[in-house]
Amino acid sequence: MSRTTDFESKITIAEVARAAGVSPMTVSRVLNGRGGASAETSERVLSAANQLNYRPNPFARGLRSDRSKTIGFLVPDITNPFFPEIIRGAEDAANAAGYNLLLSNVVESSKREAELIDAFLIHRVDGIIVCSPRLPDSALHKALAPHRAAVLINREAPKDVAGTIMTDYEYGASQAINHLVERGRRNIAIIAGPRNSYGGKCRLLGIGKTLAEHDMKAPEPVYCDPTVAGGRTAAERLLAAITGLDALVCYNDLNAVGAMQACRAAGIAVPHQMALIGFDDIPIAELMSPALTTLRVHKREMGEAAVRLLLSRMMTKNKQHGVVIEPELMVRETT
Amino acid sequence: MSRTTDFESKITIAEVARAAGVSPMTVSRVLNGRGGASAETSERVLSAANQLNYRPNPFARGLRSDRSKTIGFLVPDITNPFFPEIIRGAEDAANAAGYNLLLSNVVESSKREAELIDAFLIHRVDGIIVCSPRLPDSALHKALAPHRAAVLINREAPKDVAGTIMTDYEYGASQAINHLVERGRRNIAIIAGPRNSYGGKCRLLGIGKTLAEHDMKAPEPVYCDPTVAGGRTAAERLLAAITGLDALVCYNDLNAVGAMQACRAAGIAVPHQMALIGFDDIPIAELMSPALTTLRVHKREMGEAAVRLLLSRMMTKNKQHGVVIEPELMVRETT
DNA sequence: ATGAAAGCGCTAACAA
DNA sequence: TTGTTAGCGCTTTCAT
Repeated sequence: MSRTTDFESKITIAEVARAAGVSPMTVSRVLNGRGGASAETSERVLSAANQLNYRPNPFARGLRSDRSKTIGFLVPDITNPFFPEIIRGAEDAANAAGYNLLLSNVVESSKREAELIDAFLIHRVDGIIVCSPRLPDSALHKALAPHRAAVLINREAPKDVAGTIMTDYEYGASQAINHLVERGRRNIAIIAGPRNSYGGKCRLLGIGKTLAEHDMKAPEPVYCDPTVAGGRTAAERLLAAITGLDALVCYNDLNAVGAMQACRAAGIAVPHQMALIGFDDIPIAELMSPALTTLRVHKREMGEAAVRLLLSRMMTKNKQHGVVIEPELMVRETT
Repeated sequence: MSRTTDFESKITIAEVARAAGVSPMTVSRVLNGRGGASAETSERVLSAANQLNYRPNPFARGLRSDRSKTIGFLVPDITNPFFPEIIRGAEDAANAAGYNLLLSNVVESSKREAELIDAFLIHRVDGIIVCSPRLPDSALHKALAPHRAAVLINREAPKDVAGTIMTDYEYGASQAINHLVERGRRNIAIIAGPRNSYGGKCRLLGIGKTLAEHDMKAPEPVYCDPTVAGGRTAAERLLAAITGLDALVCYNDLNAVGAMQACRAAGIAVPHQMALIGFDDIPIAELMSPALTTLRVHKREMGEAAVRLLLSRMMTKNKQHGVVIEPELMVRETT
């Protein structure tokens, strides 16, 4: 193995300078494209740097610039198939701009969410993106404040606290209801996901309004975890409590999968006796059978948009606020 | 908002020292628990640091220690549900040890894989974990060499190049075959996944041996992408080419889902006319219907083990090599 | 038990 | 066009 690829050989700018027969400053200038170096010198420097396999030390650079070229990315749970696509989009956009993603999962509690946002500070991330935060407003704003820049995905915030990438849940929910009513469903119940979800509240708002437009009203929403198990339990409860139900609007696709299991267990045919509609369009929605009708959220695009917005907020004083992305109704077999 | 939580107030060790009425050196000693400071002094320092909300600057620290407290984690594609669980396990173990994960997806080509391993160098990660690498041995070893420590998941490597966390694919494949034969399947075909997958070769080995033990032989394996679409195409080809097929062993669950789609489209009943067996036990395996028989890989544990092994290799000269984890046959409805 | 000096690698500011 | 100086925040080394 060649010496130059060995880890031990930590080449510094001084050694490149010596090899090229110039001062460290000249090397720095050439390598950073600052100009002000003769073509001939530049070439010597470049080839020396190349030969020695020089890599600028990010600590030294960071110490001067206080920039880590790193973005903190916080998701509730990467195991939920909704998030990987967002991360992929974010990563692509970040890499394209020379940034890397530092990833954390919240998992347990909203208290942990605050801790993790705080922990990013220690790593001196240049900015953070938080996906579907559960923290109450005041705590969230306080946690965000020390960061140089922040973007929230699927949660509103004042313009000076964070940029926002929003799915238009209210519109999506309204589409869902209209679709079900068109299909002749009259007795619609709501599996509402976590009680403290901002997106959940938006959905409920859209559902309420649209139902009212059709002179219908919904029974009390049933709250639950945004998981398969949560959806199953919620559906079981609804099935037991309400007779004549013919449609279930679910907080997300995972909940819808759970609801489907509950229907199957109860001998209720989908979509014949019960229509099911989800939210997100995670991969399983298309693969299950019957395939799930759902509101597709453009996850990849949201991740990309989040990074772009963050970078723009990092660079300039005058802060762009946000982007709203419309969900798209994917009619499949459960309705 | 209190001044001390403001980003602009970058508290340095010098300011803590001033507040506590001691020298910066004493602060450093106290904060790092190096001892050699009177209890009374320690207390003054601690409370000053606390009051000012002091955070050590990781760049300055890194510049001296050349440690970033960061682990590079490379996966082929986070969108593949096999990987998020591994990442979760790794993250838990890393956080517990005060490390964070820098995440990258390879996606395109194995050339890109080398680039990304290299890119981690720029961020001065303390070590890297690479999941299911596709690079050929020599290129992989060369890319790994400059790193201080490396662990491979599901790929062998010499002890001094990288630690390894292996799934015993050969054993798993052998279990799959035995299970199918027990169930009376005689005409078994193989959907083999990507041609250059190390784990794929192991599976083929186990399949070949076990089939031989039963005096059976398999038709040529069909290679394909490790995706739903890949599995569907491969299954279509097999269904068209071979008559009397009664079982399909798939490289992974995604392939098995594709195979299931192909069977359904061809009007072949699973498991009645065709048994299906997958590998990995991703969430959809249990949720689909009929639920997929598969070999569960203990993903969370693998992620944790990878980080622990990496940390141990970072700390000590004498390098631990690896861990082998047995897959577990989950018999469900497709066999 | 505490402090002063030096230096990690890089670059902004100034000088030649 | 090129080089010199100084300093980012911290910790190691060597005093006191």
